[in-house]
Amino acid sequence: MERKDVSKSVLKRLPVYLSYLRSLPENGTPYISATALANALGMGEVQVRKDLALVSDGGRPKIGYFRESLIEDISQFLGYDNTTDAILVGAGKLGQALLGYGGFEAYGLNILAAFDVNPAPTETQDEKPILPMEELEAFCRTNQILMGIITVPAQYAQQVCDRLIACGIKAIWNFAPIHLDVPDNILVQHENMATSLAVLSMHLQVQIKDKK
Amino acid sequence: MERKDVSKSVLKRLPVYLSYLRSLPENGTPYISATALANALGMGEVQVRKDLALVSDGGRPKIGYFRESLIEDISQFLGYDNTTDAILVGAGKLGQALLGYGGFEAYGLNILAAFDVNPAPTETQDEKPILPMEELEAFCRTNQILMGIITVPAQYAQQVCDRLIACGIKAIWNFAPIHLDVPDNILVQHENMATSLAVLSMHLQVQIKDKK
DNA sequence: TAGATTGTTAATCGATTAACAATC
DNA sequence: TAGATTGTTAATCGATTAACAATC
Repeated sequence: MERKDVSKSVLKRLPVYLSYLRSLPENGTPYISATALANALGMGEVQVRKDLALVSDGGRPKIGYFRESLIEDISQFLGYDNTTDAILVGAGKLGQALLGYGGFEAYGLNILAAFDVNPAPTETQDEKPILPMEELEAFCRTNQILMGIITVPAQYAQQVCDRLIACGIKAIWNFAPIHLDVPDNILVQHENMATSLAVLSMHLQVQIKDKK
Repeated sequence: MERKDVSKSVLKRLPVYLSYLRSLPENGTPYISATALANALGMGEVQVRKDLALVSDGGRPKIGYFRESLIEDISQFLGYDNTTDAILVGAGKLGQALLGYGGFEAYGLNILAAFDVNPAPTETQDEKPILPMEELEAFCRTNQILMGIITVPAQYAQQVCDRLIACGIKAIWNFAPIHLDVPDNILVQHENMATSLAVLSMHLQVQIKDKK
């Protein structure tokens, strides 16, 4: 299938479809229609259909999409097929939570190691190592790391960010609650909890106001 | 200032302004213009100006906004002034990270306690308690909790969600990587890491392709 | 006064939705 | 064939950007 440019809005919906498709039972019906997908996720069916048409051409009238092919098409489109190696800086609770979470592999992300000013002695062999900050540069260069995850406190985030860029990293996943200044060719994806909180908080305000 | 309805896009940008404004040094200039804010955050200045105009009327030509008033106006608009009590279900690493993170108070969120099938014995008094699941209902009712945070594995998320709604919870912050079905009057804010990963992954794909 | 900045009104842009033809 | 579903083309909607008047 020919590769098309998609908008950010579409890009953000694709993983939602993907995770739902993956959650469907193996022994269920092998086909799924855009309509069924839309209903299950509470979305507009036209929107879903249009999104799917962008990444797959396996849709057949009256039948829908073959589930496995659709999963494969979306995965491939999102680049989840060739896994990305990443490193994480800041092995606090959040950092360790991300490091220990096994679910990222399904999304093509493989966190190789964490770095921290207080490295932990490697306990068992199958756990991912928490290395001292001094080894950051060498590790990134050796493993040609392109993605860095920042889970340090806000006040250290910018300097860690600068250091990652100096190591050749091109994409940064930022969990620190602070804006990072970066050159144009570097992408920062800010995991902005404050944003989510604002939406939730506003909903509750309206709820409470309505009650009065 | 009269309360206006704002779009979700605006709502998501407001906390970004707020956190930047808060990060400015106390002893710096007490005024800040929409232009300065836009430049610092790499955003369009017209957009910032329009957003600010929605939540504050303290802007003065040639001078800009008085920083402290602006912080107050945004905070008030977002409802951060009257703190929301929340509980968290699932005290794994991620759950504990959120529970232990002190930064949410600044956003009007106060996590009172966590619940887990394996509750921890309360160690020190100043730490937030991790209680057994059985106490969930009573706790929510007693404290009139309106917000719940879900950090359990995906396969338990829906049942936890249903239980929270039965407890009278109106807003759910979902960290489990799965879609939750809820009634219309309940808001689910899905902290979708997969979405962020998709954006990052796509950026890297383009980077790599450009190099070839 | 001149210049910087605000806030508003109009124009553009992009994304979503609706309508419909094509297909199995 | 009839009906369900796809995919495309056109219309609507909303958000962003541009232009400009108002103000200190």
